[in-house]
Amino acid sequence: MKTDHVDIILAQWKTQRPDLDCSPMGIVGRLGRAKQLMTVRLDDVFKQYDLSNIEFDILASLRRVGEPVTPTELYQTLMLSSGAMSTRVDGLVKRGYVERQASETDRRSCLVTLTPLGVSLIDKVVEAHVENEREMLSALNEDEQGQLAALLKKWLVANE
Amino acid sequence: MKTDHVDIILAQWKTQRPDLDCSPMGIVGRLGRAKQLMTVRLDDVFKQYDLSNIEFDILASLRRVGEPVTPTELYQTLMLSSGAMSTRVDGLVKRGYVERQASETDRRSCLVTLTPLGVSLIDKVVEAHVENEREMLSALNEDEQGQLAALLKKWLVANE
DNA sequence: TATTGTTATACTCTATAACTATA
DNA sequence: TATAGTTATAGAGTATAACAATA
Repeated sequence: MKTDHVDIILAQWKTQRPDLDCSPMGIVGRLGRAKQLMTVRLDDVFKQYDLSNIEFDILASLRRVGEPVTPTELYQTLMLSSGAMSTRVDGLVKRGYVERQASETDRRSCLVTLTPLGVSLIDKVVEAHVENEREMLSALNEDEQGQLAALLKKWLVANE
Repeated sequence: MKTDHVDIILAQWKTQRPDLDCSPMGIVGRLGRAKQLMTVRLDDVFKQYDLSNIEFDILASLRRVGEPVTPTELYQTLMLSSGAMSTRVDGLVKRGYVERQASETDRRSCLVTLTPLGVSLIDKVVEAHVENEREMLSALNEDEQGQLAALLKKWLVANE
């Protein structure tokens, strides 16, 4: 079996700290490195549509939920501060992808809604995004992809 | 089997875009989410020693390589700009963890070396770090951890 | 009094490029 | 001319907290 970058790191630790069992790095390190490499390639698609990762997440959240969402719900779901979310939404409003609708029941609140332009954009981007992910995973066959998803899910169920 | 957050996202897409096969999200999404949650917990340990993630990476690189390293090697390995690396090294020098030694063969260059204080710090931090990772993974048994490492490695060998 | 969302402020981190010294 | 490393600048992104309006 070929070696990857984490193999080298583990071997280096073995020479300098043979007393230390670094096997957890074999998982956490690889997970971090895989994520890092995937992020670069995911960003390629987002950039083609002039979106940041977070802007994509906001538009995708609105699209898949299928109905308007309050800023509070958005920033809690996406683990961002309220101030940061305001700024992000501003940018999307400026480009015509979302609008703020006044809430009818709570006059402090508003609902962020996708415009028709926003819907058509995110529909295109999501398709390109999923296709990008599919190609990205092609080094693993269907069985392996299923195993990987199952293992990650088991960890998430216990930790999220 | 219980559901995780990504299950919900996949179900939402199914209702809004039933034409779209989002199964790649089941892997890429979970990988990103697992990494995000792990990062938070890894940072807990780094913060206890007043280190950022990158500062830890610099000190750990120096320690496991076992010999001084040039700034150029460091910023290329850690995928940072040269300017950013200078700033980071400055911070570590200021705290007495590393020193810059003039190169004997190339007077433009220098070698970043761990001080005794730096060695004793990173030795402590790495131990806490690995232990942290070990606890973090305890939801998976030994077999499952091995499978996960092998799947990620297979992907990395093909993609890094 | 508490909450919703925005705004203003300041901070961290970064890349870029200009720059010095040396190869 | 090219390279190693530092420094200065500017930009992106963020959290925090003050704020106004409403519950």
